[in-house]
Amino acid sequence: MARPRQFDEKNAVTSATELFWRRGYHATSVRDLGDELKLTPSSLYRTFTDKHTLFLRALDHYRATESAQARQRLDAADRPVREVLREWMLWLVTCPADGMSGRGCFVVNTATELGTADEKVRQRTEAAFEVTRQALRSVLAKGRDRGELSTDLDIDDAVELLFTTVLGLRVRERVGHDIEPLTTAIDLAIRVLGPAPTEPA
Amino acid sequence: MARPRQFDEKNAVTSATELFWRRGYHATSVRDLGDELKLTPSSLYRTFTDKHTLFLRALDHYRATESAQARQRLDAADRPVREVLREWMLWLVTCPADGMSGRGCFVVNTATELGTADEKVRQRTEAAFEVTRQALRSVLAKGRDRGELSTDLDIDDAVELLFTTVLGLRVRERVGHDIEPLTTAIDLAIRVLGPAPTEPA
DNA sequence: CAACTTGTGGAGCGATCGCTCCCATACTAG
DNA sequence: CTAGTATGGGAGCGATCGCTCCACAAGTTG
Repeated sequence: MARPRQFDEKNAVTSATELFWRRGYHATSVRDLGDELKLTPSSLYRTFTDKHTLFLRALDHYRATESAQARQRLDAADRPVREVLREWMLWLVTCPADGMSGRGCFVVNTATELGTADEKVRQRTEAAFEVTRQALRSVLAKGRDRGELSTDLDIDDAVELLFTTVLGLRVRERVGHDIEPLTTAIDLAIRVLGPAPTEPA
Repeated sequence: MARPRQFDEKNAVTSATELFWRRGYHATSVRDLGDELKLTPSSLYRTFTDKHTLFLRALDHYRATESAQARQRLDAADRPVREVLREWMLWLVTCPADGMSGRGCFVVNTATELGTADEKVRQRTEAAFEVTRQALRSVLAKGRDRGELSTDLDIDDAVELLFTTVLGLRVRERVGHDIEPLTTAIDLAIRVLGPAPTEPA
């Protein structure tokens, strides 16, 4: 009923996500958003309530697209754990750079900018982090079940290091560090998984 | 000559640093700074030129105090490398929490908030990062010279992982992660240094 | 002391902030 | 068609932004 929208809400959220991602929450003004999304203030506020709510929508959108894609890439691969992990981590610090380098991870940027002050934001960033840890956990478990990892390896411990490394990598991508040293860090991080057990068959 | 200042410039910079550290650049207003430093706008601008210049002063102050202290703690210790590294990394995610947890690292927060957009800021954050890498390098070199590390270990490679891990740890401290998982990550990161070479004497 | 120099306090500048309101517009329902 | 409803466009709200200006205060110098 009544007049239909002249804009696509999903496209708008996508644009908002890119803007917040690049500039952060405080440095992005409602007018910037209006220009980018091609929305007048009235439409923007009618649709998204306010800036903060739109930001939460952007965070959710990021998790549903970028984060979900990352999770998929990690889960789906049916190849040796070490290779999967290596390529996944390389992708994390490369793919965001489809001509779009230096953006880092929206979740990490948000988490450091807003800290723990904003509870709704905190819940979302923490949930995103937990998803990543869980994905790492299941990949390592798969590797162990396949006999690629020593049973001596404590998976939860390894997850903590890999996860922490990923956060560091995201920061380094954000500040424009070259891929080579990042690759070095990745290769070394994977080495903590220890050598592949020799087949006892 | 003429009327002397009623405030201490160093104290003012210290207060400004704490404010910028907690809230970030964009979320800290000049009025916030004025209230905290007990400076009227006129004194603030006469002394520090403008907000951006004061922010650079704050960054420099942080590097000269917090960062320098971190570097010292790493260099000074005359004990086994692994112990030194472990305690240093633990201190990094604990000490900032003298009742002041969740602040993370001012340099990391700044680097992710402002990215590479602000050249003067970028130079400073990058220089701070390089200092940390260099400190790690010299500690590892010392350990190798003492025979605590295998000569097979590529020190530059290890520096990349440890440095990346430190960035990740700083992010996790900022978002309020518990000390236990961080300790786990630290212990595992140190394990990439490999076992101590058995004395060939 | 007077003359000069520098710091302090505060009013207030223009610009921008997040946001609201109103009205013409453009659609659906009857 | 008319009546009803939600949108698009945009002026503009009060608040705050970074910052400036100026009269006055508090010192030093001769």
